[in-house]
Amino acid sequence: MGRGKIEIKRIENTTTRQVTFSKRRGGLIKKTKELSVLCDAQIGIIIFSSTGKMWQWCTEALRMEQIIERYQITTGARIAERDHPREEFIHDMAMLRQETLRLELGIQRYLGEDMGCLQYEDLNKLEQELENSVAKVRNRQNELLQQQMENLRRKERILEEENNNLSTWEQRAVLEFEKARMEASKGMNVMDEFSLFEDQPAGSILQLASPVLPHFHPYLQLAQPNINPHQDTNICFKT
Amino acid sequence: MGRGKIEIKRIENTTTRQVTFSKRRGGLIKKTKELSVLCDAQIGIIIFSSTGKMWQWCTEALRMEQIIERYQITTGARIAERDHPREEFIHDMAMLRQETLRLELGIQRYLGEDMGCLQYEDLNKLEQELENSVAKVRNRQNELLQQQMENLRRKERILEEENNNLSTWEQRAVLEFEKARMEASKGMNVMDEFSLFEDQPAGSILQLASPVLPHFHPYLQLAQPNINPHQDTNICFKT
DNA sequence: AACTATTTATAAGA
DNA sequence: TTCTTATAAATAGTT
Repeated sequence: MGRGKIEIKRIENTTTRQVTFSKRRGGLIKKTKELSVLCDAQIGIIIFSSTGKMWQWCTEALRMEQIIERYQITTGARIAERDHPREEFIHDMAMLRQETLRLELGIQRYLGEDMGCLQYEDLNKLEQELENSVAKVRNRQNELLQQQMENLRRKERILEEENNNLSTWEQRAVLEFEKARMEASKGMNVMDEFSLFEDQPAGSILQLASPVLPHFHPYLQLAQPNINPHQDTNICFKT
Repeated sequence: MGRGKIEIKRIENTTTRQVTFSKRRGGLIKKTKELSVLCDAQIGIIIFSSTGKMWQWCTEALRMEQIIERYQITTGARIAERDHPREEFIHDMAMLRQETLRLELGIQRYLGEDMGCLQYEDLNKLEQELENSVAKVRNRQNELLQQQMENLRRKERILEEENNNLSTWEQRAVLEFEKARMEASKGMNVMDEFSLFEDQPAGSILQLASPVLPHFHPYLQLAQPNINPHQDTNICFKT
């Protein structure tokens, strides 16, 4: 249809081919629309030019995906999945299920269930394995107990040291206090006692001198910053 | 294009609509082919009639699936999967993997491995479980042993019975033999001895009279067809 | 892109 | 459905 009849074969002239593509593509899509409207048909058309550009059209109110889906349902065809083919999925799934079953049976065995199919020799082997495990668990229990004892000993030693330090300081404080009292008894003002503990606040001194000093006294934190030097290691006390 | 111009809107007359659908469908596919050939384009077209019938055409040497695949790649669209959506697959997979991991850890536990993260109480519980399992396994072992002993006792009893029967027969045979000898000593021909054991072959009689008769004698099979009456029950001897 | 001579598609009728 | 045919529509080649 045109100035001359043309043979239906690839147009060799690139320009002519491109022009014809443009014209006929428009005509084709127009005719597609017309058929869809006139006859109430659902149509999808996808066109790739030789340069890879895509055009598409499909019946209004429908997405191309729906047309394709319907096509799949009708033909039973399956569109290849790009990133992870369905078959691979199914295979992996089956393997995993098998593995899960195997593991479940293994656990059953270690729980002493479902032994009906085991021979006497199998039972002996299983018993051996279980005894082995029990031994390992007991070893670990011992390890833990030893560790705890070690920790307790450490703690004890630290507390002892703290006590010693504290005693020294206490003795020193008492000595200073006695000395101050002696000075005071020589006729000095009572308020001058405090000058002996230069940068310490008054209340602290009174507490320090009190007869019922607890071991974890606030001052300890000044004298011994690290109460528990192991708190950042992998040895930990059970809580 | 035709005898008269028509408006592009749904044709209400059913017959006319069907005829038009048939004609234009042919024309559309013809034009699709032409465009594909003339301009070296890849085209796929899918047509569903209002009655649900499907027609399709796509560029030679290509399957519709390839066109659709290319469409998906170009648009990034994903065609809904009918029977088992991809997301569900991925979810199931993750669940299975988790389960597998859980089971593997469980087995490790029962093998006394990787106990680093267990508390002392956990270890006690684990020990208890393992002891339990060992007990069950030992129970089963005992069961098997008892069954075996039971089987052996049964066998023994059967053999005893067989022996008794055999002895009775043996005694009878010996008696007959003595009787025959007595008759013979009264002056009868030696060959006539055999007439006493009417249908028995000669060799057998000599064997029967021999002093080192084995327990499993061929005659047993005649007298006692069932050596082991339990061979078809579910109690079986270990092999 | 527009023009237009021609081919092609097809509406209506058979 | 298919054939026919008058006519609408599409388009090849030209400008």
